[in-house]
Amino acid sequence: MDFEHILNELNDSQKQAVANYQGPSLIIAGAGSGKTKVLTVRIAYLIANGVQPWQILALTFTNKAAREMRERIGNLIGDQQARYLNMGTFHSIFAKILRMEADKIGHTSNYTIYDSSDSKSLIRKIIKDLHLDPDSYKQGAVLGRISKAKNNLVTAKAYANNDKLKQFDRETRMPDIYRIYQEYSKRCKQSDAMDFDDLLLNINILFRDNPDVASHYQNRFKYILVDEYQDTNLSQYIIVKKLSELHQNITVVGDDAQSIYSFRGAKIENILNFRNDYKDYKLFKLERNYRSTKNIVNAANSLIAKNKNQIQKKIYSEKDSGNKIKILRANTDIEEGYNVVSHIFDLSYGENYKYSDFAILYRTNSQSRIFEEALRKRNIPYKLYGGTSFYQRKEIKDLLSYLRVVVNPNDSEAIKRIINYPKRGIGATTVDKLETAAASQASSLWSILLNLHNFSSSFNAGTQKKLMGFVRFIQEKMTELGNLNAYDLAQKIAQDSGILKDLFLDKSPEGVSRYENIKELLNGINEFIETEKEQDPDAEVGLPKYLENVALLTDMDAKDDDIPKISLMTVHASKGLEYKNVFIVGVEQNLFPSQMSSGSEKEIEEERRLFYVAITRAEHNAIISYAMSRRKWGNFNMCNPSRFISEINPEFLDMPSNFNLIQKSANQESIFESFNEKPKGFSNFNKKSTNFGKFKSTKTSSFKNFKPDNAQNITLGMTVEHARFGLGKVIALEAEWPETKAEIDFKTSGKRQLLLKFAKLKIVE
DNA sequence: GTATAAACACTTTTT
DNA sequence: GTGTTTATAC
Repeated sequence: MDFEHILNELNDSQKQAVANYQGPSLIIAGAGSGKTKVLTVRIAYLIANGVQPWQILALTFTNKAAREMRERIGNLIGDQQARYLNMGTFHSIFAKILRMEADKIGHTSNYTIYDSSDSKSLIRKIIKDLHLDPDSYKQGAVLGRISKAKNNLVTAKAYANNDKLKQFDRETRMPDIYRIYQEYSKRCKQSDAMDFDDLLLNINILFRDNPDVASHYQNRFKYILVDEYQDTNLSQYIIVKKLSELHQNITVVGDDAQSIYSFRGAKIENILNFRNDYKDYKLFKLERNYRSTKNIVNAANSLIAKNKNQIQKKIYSEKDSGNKIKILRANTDIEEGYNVVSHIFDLSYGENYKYSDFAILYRTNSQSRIFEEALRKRNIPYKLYGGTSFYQRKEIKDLLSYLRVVVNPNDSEAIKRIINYPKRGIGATTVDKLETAAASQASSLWSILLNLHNFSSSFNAGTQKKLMGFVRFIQEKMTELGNLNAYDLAQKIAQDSGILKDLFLDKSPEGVSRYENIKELLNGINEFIETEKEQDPDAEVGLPKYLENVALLTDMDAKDDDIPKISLMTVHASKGLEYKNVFIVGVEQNLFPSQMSSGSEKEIEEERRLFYVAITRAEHNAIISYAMSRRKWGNFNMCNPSRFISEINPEFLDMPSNFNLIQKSANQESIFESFNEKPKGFSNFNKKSTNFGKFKSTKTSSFKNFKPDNAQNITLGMTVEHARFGLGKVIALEAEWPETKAEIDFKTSGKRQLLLKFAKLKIVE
C-alpha cells in the first residue's frame, strides 16, 4: 500500500505522531487539531506495517466515535480489514469479553446490563427493605456513592471494611451506605445483572483473579490506543495499564483542557501523570487548530489560561480572524429563546447557512424546552440530543423488559415491570409476596415462580393460575430463542404479550405515539440485524446480541433522516463535534458555572474547561447568550452574567452596549435596578425587531391564558399547534363535543387523528 | 386489583 | 412545571 500521499496530507507533528508507533506515546491533541485523522491514519499505518487488525485495541468514549473511525479506516485500508479491529467504547468492548468469561466471575454469558433507571429502582427498593429513611437516603446520591466506589475499584466488601469511607458516610448522615452497597451487589448477582460500572470493575476482578485470562488478552492486544484519555477513570486506567503491560505499545490521545467528566470519576491526573507511568514515552503535540477562526481560538485560549493545572501548549489558527464572539443579552429566559432563534433565522437567510450548520449548547438538559418552543414557533426543524432518550420511554422499556426476561429470566427488575403489563390481574400484593419469598431464599423472582408449588399456601388458586400463565408465556418464548432471529422473536413477543393490541386500542394521542414508538423499535431491531449481516453474512443475530447492543446505546447513536436540522444538546454531549455556528446559552452565574460546582477552585476549573469545549466547537461564529432572569422550579430568579464572559480577553468579544452597566450592578448586587430598566427594543442586533415583538406577545398570551373550552371552538381549516407535533391544519372533524375527533395534517409528522378534549391544541389562526 | 387524585422529587453533566 | 410514585376510593 502506498502511504506516501496519505502521510503528505499531514503536517509535521501529525506525521510524527503517526509514524512513531512503537512503545508508549502521549499525543496531546488540542481542540480541532485533527486528532481523529491522526488516530485513523496511525491505525491504518499499523496494519500497513504488518500488524493484524485483531491485534489492535482502540478504545473510544462514544459509540459514534468508534463507528466513524472504523469507517474512515475502512476507507483507507478496506472494510474487510477494518472489520476485525477491536474498536469501541470501554463499556462495549469489555462487555463482550465479560460475556465470554462470565462463568469466571459468577455470571452467565446472558447477563443483563442494568441501565441507571434499573439501578435506581433497585436502590429504592433496598432502602425500603432495610427500613432506612428515604428522606436522608436519596437514591441518586446513594447510587452516586456506589458508582464512585466502583470506579475506584472499591468492592462492596472493601467498602464495608473501609473506615474512612464509612466515616464520610456518617458525616453526611448516610451511615448505612455500605449495607445498601452490599445488598445491591447481592441482588444484581442474583438477577445475573451488571450495571455500567460493574462492567469495568468486573474486568479488573477477572484479570486480577485469572492471570491466564489476563495474559491471553495481553498477548492478543499488541497495540492499544485510547482516545479521550483525559476522561478515563481509575478503573479504566488500571485496565489499560494491565493490558499494555506485556507489549508496552500504548498510545493515549487527549487534551487535558477538555477534561470534563470528573463528576463521574474521571481523573485528569491519568493524562498529566502519563510521563511517570511510562518513563521512555514519546510526546507529540498537535497545536494547530484547523477548525476555528483566529478570534475563536484566541478567545478560548485567553479563557483557559485562567486554569492553573495544565500541560503547556500553544494552540493557534492559520484561518482568518473572523467575527468576534457576540454576546447576547436577554431579559428573561423566554426572550433568550426568541433572541437566539431570531439570530439563527437571520444568519441562515442572510449568510446562506443550512440549519445543520447550527448548534445550541446548554449546561443542563432542562434548558432545552424554551428553545424547542421558540424553534417550533418559527417552524425550524431541530434535533434534540440527550434528555429522556427514546430507550427510556415507558413503552420501549416495557417491550425491552420482555426481551430481557426471555434472554435472562433471572432479571428481576425486568420481571417486575412486565409481570402485570399488559394487565393480567397480578397486583402489588402478589409481587410483594414473591419478592419476600425470593429474599428468604436468596434467589431470583423467576426461581420462585418456577417452584410455585412450594409456596402454594401464600397464593390463592386464582393467583397461582395467573402466575403460571405468565411463566408459561415466557418459557414458550424462550424455546424460540434458538430458532428465531431478534426481529422475528421481538415481533412475536410484542404481538403475543398483548402490548401491541393494548397500545393499538388506546386512541389518545399519547397512545398512538406509543404504538408508533414500538413499531419504530421493531424497525430498529430489523435494521440492526441487517447491518450485522452486512458485516458478517453468516452471523446469527439473536436477541442476546441485540440486547447487548441496545443496553449501551445512547441517542447520540440514533440514525436520522437527511433533513438539515439545528442540533440542541448539552455541552458535555457536544465534545468531539463541530458546527459552523455555535450558540452557547444560559451563560449565567449559578448555571454556567453550575451552582453545584462552584464550591472549590478545582470544580470551577472543570466548569471553565467545559466552557472551553463549548467555544471550541465553533468554526465560524461563536455566540454567547445570557438572560437576566429565568424561571426555575416554577418561580422567577434573577441572574447575573457568568464570570466566564469577563474572563475572555475583551478584544475578541462583541459586547452589547449595556453589558458594562449590568456587570457593575451585578457586582454591587443591585441587579434589580438594571432589570427594571426598559430595554430599547428586543435586540439591538435584530433589524426585524418589530416582527419580533409580535411573536413575543402571542407567546405570553398563549399558554397562560389558554382556556379549556378553546378546543370547542376549533373549526375546519384552522391552523393549530400541538405541544409535541407542532403546527398543523385541521382537515376533518367528526362527532359531537366532547367526542369530537379531528384529523390534523401536521407539517412535521403528517396526518393524525386526535380527540379534541384530550389534545392540548392551541388555535394559531 | 384497578382507576383516579394527590404528593413528591426533580435539575449538572453520561457510558 | 413535569413526570413518577403513593394514597384513596371503587
